[in-house]
Amino acid sequence: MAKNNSKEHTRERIINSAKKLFSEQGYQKTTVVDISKQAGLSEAALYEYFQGKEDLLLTIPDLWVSELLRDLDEQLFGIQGSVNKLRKYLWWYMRRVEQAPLDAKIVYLFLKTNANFLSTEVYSNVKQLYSYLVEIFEEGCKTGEMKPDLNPRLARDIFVGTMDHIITRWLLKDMSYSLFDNLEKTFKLLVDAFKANHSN
Amino acid sequence: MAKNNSKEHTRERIINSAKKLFSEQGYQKTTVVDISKQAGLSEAALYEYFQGKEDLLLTIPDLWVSELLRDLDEQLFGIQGSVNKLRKYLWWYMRRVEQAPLDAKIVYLFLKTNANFLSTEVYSNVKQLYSYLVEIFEEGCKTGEMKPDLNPRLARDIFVGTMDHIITRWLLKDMSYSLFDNLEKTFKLLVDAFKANHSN
DNA sequence: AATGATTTCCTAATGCTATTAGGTAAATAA
DNA sequence: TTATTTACCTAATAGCATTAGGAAATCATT
Repeated sequence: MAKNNSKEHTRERIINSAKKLFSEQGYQKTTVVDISKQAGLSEAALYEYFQGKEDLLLTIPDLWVSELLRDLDEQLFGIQGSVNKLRKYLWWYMRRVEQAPLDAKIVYLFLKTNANFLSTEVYSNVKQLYSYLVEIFEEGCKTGEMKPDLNPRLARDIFVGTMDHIITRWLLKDMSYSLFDNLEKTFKLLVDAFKANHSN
Repeated sequence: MAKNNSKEHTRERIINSAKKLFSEQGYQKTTVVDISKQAGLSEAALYEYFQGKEDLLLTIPDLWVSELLRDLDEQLFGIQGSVNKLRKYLWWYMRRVEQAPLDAKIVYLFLKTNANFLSTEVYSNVKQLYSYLVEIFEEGCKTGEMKPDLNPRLARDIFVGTMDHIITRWLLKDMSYSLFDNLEKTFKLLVDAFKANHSN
């Protein structure tokens, strides 16, 4: 058996097993035995690493979302103009979802139903992820690229709602097509809702 | 004990108990004993009326959504113009959610996580509910009220996504404010995405 | 290298919960 | 009255999350 990183390694093995099983069979139908078998452990050993099944469910997206949050700054760095930032945000987020569909499935399908969701670290990170959008819209108002009276929070609701809807359907349909189908067209429609109307 | 309607009455009592408990405590944390106690029955008796806990979960929104579908025709009857229809659709739906928050909570928070959701009656009814929107957008294109090249399905995604997002947040926040706050403003933004641009 | 402490893991309970078996007593039908 | 069905009950059964208690490996210190 490995020495130093053994503990970290086992923890990761458990997380990956749980991620796989949760997203394949759902949270309820996955048993702790399933997870520990998949990870090559006994059930009891798993409890050395996690408080229980629910803790495991909450830990998985926590890692993913906080990684997203760290990355976002980098991605938007140096992009000029609020519409360009908005486009980059959308494409970046969709790409990340496409790259980590198991994490996304857990966040989108299983987490919201959890009674403790609102008091989760994940929730506050997701909120932060979305608050970037509010900033982008505020900037757009100021620079005149977007409607001067645009309410940034309502704009965010529309943007996030549309993204979430597209992603949720994709996940429910077992990721059987590309998330990027029609994305450009949808983005253009959305921008029409936000952009300054130069005709009036 | 009552005679004729006794069976129907008991069934309703079970449904109402389950609805209340599911939406208060969540699906997982509600036990069959809880439900049957609340309904004034033994656990075993409940199984005379429903195949089990999951069947109960699926039955509740089935009733609600099929009622919605029946009502929708009536509500849109006689309304002139696609934007007016769209407005009526939004206000009608929000009102129905406000009036039946327990049903809405089950549909929005607990149903999607269920592995069988896609093969449910509810799912096909929800799809029908949304397909009305596609028709409205198609009409809008034809009459020139909306962009002639508007893709009705993408427009629907934006519209439904925004509605769902607003509703989901409202449910998660325990319905502590009005669903109609800022609804008019949001609607106006959305319409800007769909409407024909008379300046170009 | 030996001893003691700690880590990592195991087998075997425990207790909760969904579901079923099997039966009773009232209601209904003949 | 007697047979049948209905509506319900108590008491299993079985599956699963979690815990108890302990063994073996690893590490720290002398």
